[in-house]
Amino acid sequence: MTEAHTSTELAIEKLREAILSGELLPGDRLHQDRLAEMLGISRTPLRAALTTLAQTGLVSYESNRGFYVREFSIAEVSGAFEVRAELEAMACRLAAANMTDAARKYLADLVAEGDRLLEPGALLPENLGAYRRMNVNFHTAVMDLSGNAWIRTFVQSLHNVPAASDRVIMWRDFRVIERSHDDHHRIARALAKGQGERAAAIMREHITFALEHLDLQLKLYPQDFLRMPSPDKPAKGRKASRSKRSSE
Amino acid sequence: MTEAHTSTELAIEKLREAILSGELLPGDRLHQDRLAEMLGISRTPLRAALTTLAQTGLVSYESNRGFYVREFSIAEVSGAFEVRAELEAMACRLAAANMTDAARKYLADLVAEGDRLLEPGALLPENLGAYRRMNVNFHTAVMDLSGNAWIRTFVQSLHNVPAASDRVIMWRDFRVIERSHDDHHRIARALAKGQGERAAAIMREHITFALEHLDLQLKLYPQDFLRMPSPDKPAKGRKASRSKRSSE
DNA sequence: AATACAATTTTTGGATACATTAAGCGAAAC
DNA sequence: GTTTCGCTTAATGTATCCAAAAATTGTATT
Repeated sequence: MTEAHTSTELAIEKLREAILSGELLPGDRLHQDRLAEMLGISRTPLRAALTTLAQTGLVSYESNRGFYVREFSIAEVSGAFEVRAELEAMACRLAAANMTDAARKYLADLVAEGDRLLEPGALLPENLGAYRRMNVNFHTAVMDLSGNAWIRTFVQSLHNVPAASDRVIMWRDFRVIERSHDDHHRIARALAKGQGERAAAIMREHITFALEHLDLQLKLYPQDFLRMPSPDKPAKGRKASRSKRSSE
Repeated sequence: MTEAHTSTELAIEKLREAILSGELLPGDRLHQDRLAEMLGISRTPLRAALTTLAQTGLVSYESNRGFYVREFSIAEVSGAFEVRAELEAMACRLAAANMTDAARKYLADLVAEGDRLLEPGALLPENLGAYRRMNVNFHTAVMDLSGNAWIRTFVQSLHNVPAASDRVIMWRDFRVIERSHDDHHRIARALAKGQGERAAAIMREHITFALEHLDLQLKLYPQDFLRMPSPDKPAKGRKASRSKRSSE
């Protein structure tokens, strides 16, 4: 699938991973010469990658001044959830009118997969990746079923907001996970029966609560969010991030 | 205002204009050497511009195959309106809670400006630009008042869908314009009074109707809108791309 | 001492030259 | 006659070099 083997695409992947995993911190200056050397490529593909990421929203750019890892305010993070809630609720409303037997089965299978992963009475570490994938697939499926490709496009780009990313499922409370998965059950059933508004309402709350919960977690365990652990690649030793200008 | 000093930004502007104005047709191959020469720049900034536009959604790209002017299906165009309706309705709901006296005055001024432009009993050609700007400013203002920056970001990118662009106000029927502007009146008043849901409902219909009307216009005067992709549609496979026009 | 200004250094933006990839074409094999 | 392989060619991807802009430093003037 991912036969992305142009230097530019490689750089995009590497940089995205570095940013979402917290290896590069918000506000960090992205020095072209140094970054290019680090990645072992020249500045041309690097600049192409940065340009792409800038449009994606992961990095910011000012002409003649360079690229920075984008910083997101609390308002932007919660705004991302707000919009996600609205768009995915919309997806539910539309999807309800497009349900086929195949669609019903696909959603049911995903939900059943979730049941299986939660059966132990806890979300075991070795199941976390699978659960996360299931979750992503479920939400993606609903959006695809909506028949409106823009929804998925925009929600996708909201996932580039670090704390709003799909990869963040740091639910410590199993009851929260159970409830969340129960939402999936209900959404799938509502859609199967063509109850679009009902599915939309559940979905909206499903995502709105995720923000509320993130907010709580942020207050309880702030340190966990400064650097997100990457599932496959642990963050490498970061070079000294020298002090930002604190004056002014 | 648009002091586009860097070549890349200039190229972005030029290309965007060329695409949205229909000078470049959907499906057209964007040949780097030729385009660079046409624009009087080298391939480096051109590629940067194309990369940006590709992320923006105006052009499509396949590695090692090049850039094309993106083609939008009817479904994507109407999907764009659907999402716009939802997002701008959402903006109304949020904005209603953020109204200040300054905001009320700003919206009122825009509406009054519209009144002035429509007073002649017709939208005179020399007023079309001003009316379009007023319209853009009104919608933008509501989105900004929502306090959620993502809304504006996404709606902005929906305006890159050629037929869904702000620039398309080809309303031939003055009554349609009057009604549309009356919607603006009501939205402004509703927001001023904090009636978020009401404003949202009007806004949703305001945009939904725009799609319906576009649809109608499309059937009546198809040639005015999309100078649709030429007879030979290069779907994947390389075809004789003899679509080059006049100047050589 | 502080500020304004000029020269130097650093960094980004752009042009050109080179490498790589893939589409187009033709000859040879079956 | 058809297919397959390899060569040709044209276009894309990358590296390097040069120019322009910004940041920085140092100096001189008030």
